[in-house]
Amino acid sequence: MPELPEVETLRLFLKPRVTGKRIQNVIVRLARIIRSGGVDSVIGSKITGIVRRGKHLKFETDSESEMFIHLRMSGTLLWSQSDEEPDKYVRASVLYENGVMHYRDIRTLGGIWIVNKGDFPFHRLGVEPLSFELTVEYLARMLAKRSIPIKVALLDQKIIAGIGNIYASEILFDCGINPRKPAKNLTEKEIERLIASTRKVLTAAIQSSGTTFRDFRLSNGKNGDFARFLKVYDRRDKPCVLCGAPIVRLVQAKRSSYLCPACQK
DNA sequence: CCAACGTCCTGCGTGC
DNA sequence: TGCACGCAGGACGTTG
Repeated sequence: MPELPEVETLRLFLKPRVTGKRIQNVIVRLARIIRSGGVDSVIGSKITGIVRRGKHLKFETDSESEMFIHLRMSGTLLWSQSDEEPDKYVRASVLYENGVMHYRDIRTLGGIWIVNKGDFPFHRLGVEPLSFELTVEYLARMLAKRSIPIKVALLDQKIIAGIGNIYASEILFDCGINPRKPAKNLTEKEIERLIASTRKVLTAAIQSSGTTFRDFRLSNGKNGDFARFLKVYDRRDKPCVLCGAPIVRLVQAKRSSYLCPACQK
């Protein structure tokens, strides 16, 4: 499930390849994957940059339109320089002068939005976790009066943009906070630790090219390397790397959470 | 304002 | 071996 580190990994791979290149054509293989706008308005335009915001990628162009991609659960972007017909899960293909970018999505929950410049509702998203906007003051204000568990709050993109289910568990393990703790009950010290762990875990994951788990795959067809550094996610009943106690799985907001009950209070 | 739940979607693991 | 079922969960809309 692509989260901030996976999306950033794709951006870093694609940016030098498509910047300055013209979109020659877009082949739409599953119509409903184009969630807004029409591909005609970007065909013929040149990519001027790729920006990531949370889990969104924005492909900026020299025309009046720009293209947003959100991978949701099972999407990825594959870079290809052959004419070979892609597999059946490729829902759209963007043809550049120097290669093809395939949007591949098994479960088709993700999509592509084509909008007029500036029209994408980014204002709904919370702060970038790796920016200076994420401060103790900001997070304390956003968590105040929130009775939801801190794990569920970390998944709320209106608070912090980019954290998904895997990294939420990893971050809380790293700072020793129990995922069940009501968000509003975190002390200032805990919020400080939470922010430090958020930066640490996400940065390390980016440096490992993200986590490959189930569907996710990198643009070059290889796997991200961070899966082997996961300390709690998908490790139910396995020993905690710190104390040896068995890792516990619980369900919060219909999603799996993992924790060490001895290390996370 | 906040919280909880249904919805979308397909592959895969589980149990019989 | 085959089949039915439920799970995986990100974001958004609806309901309370």
